[in-house]
Amino acid sequence: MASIKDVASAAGVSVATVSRVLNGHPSVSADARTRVLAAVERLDYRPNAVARSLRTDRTRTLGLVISDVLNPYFTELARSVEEEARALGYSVVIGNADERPDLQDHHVQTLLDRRIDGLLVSPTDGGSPLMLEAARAGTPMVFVDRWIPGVDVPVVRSDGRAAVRDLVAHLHGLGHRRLAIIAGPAATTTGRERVQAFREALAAYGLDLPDAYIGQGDFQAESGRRVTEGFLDLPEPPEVVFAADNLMALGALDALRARGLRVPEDVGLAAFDDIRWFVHTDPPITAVAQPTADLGRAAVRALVDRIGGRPGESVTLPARLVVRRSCGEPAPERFPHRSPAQSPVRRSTS
Amino acid sequence: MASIKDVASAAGVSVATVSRVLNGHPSVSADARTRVLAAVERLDYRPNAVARSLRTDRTRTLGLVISDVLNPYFTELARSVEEEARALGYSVVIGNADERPDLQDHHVQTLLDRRIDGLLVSPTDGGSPLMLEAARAGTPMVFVDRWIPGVDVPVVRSDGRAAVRDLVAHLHGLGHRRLAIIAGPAATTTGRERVQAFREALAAYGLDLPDAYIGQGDFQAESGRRVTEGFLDLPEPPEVVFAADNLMALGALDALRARGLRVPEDVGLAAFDDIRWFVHTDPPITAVAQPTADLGRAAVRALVDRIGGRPGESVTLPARLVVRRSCGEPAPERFPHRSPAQSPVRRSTS
DNA sequence: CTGAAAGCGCTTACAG
DNA sequence: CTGAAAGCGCTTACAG
Repeated sequence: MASIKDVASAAGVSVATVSRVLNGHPSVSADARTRVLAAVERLDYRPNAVARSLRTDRTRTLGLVISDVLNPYFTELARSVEEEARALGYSVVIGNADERPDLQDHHVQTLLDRRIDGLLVSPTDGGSPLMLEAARAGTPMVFVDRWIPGVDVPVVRSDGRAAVRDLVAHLHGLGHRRLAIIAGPAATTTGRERVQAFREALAAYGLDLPDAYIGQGDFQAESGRRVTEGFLDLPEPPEVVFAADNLMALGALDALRARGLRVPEDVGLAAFDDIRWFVHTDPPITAVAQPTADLGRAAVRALVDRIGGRPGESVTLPARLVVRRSCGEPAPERFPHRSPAQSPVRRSTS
Repeated sequence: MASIKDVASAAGVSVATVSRVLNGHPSVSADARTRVLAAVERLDYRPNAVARSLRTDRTRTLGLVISDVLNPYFTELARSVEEEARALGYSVVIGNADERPDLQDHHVQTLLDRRIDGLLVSPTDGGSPLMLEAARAGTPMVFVDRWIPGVDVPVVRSDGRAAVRDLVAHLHGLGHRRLAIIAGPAATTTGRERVQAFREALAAYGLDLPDAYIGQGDFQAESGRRVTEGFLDLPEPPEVVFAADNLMALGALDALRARGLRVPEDVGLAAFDDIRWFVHTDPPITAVAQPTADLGRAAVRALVDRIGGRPGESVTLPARLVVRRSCGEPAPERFPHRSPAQSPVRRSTS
């Protein structure tokens, strides 16, 4: 692979001049510039980013450590992060913690070793010594979605309290009184906050959230299944189960289906985090939707600000309730625009 | 941040000795080793991976360029790739091409500039000059899922022909004769192969695949919606639509729902690629499942072989048909294990 | 077993 | 405008 030396000798200039034209430095003669560019072209030269990073102490790379790539919420977050970062001239390397603090630390360490310019993290836990130390040492950092209290780092997240209040109002209006929640890990802010928002909303209706109606999940599907089974085994099972993320809702659905129960006739279900498939599940699932892509973009902007020495703005965006059919909502008219007779396709008997 | 020099002076040895203990080089005295390790500990020293890479010409990083992170199939692939790579001592950095050749090239270029040790790619197209040149230049490379014919690179993929044959047999057995496909881009191998497999399977039953029943999609949801609408507008719409990936199946579902049609009563639907939500859609979707995680692992092993100068094995794993309810399959008994009277939860009227 | 030195491929003051 | 030189933080023959 051609190096800057090869280009220099091919163009008959010094490596300094090559470097200057490559970096758009103004003081280069037009003649030198053309010769260098021609040599670059001819040799198919590409600057070695590793060498450049060593010299400039900047990698133009952002690290993103998320709790679980398989969670569509985080996938979408990652996508918007990469998009915004690219627009600002950065690459992003993703570390998937799989909700495991040890894996999270592994990725943070690897990223730090590779000298990424800044770190975006959605912590799986309350903060390992490594992460705390990185923040203290001044690594440009911002938390997305989840955060660690007491650490002086901008936080970009969504506030689901109003949406959860709307959800509870909605459920109450439907006549439901026994409402349970599948919680996320207490070590995460979102794990705690969603329970608390739920509890406060219930209180506003004079409803209690007994311990038996708080199932401890870990944001993964299997825990949703397990917790739901526990609820169903209760002498007085809940009328509606609220899963604190979409994967636990999936697990809940698995459990319900395994027992041959119907949603919402036997048990209602709602989820935090909305995903495209919720429109087509049986039944369509009522959910709290976060402005995921906006969060990703805002997080990158905050991080790039920090990298540039600016303060970096914390952002909180509201989530909103999306009402569908999984909580016993009245059925919509099936054919709002045309009568069945006009149905465009008839099934032929072939 | 402490450098190797700091450690050396703190330990009273040369940087060479520090480097040796850090790299497990045998000829270091026990005494020097302990002093170095103590200094490393005390200074919280971590070797700069950028400098190390420049010197050793290895980054211990693999690039993975996938066509679409939002596609759960690729998300799962990416996860298994990262897992296997980590087990072998590599990091992976993911580039999401979003099914766009230009973005794909952007990522390949960035990855190459960063001197990744090897490249895993699922090409969005027939091969850009950049990718072809990289392969020719000897960059360790392997194709996963999709590949570029005529390029001498190992291919790790799954063969869906038998499963598609099973699918067609299944549909035929159910009495369906007018079968249509939402195809992927003709520039991709999977885009072409799935159509061809479908056509061959139909031929085995004396069935034709007319052009009107081949809709050109791009593996993204929106195209599935558009193509499905086209099918429905046909004088003789198909009885079953087979979507060549799960996102186009999602789009098809959107289109069907928007017209108020029922699946499978009005139109049947099947998909290539199985995802967890298909169990819970309305109706559960009959799909062709790939051994996704196995593919990811095999691809990493092949790539690491290439990096190590070994040949790197091409692998083809069979896909399999998962029959559910979206094609007019007879309904299963609802409560196979218990009678409705024993149903564990009754809905209280509160 | 150990250290001085070269060198990986760049960028950037410095001098001219 | 241009080049020689230093230096980023490592690793690794080479000599002892």
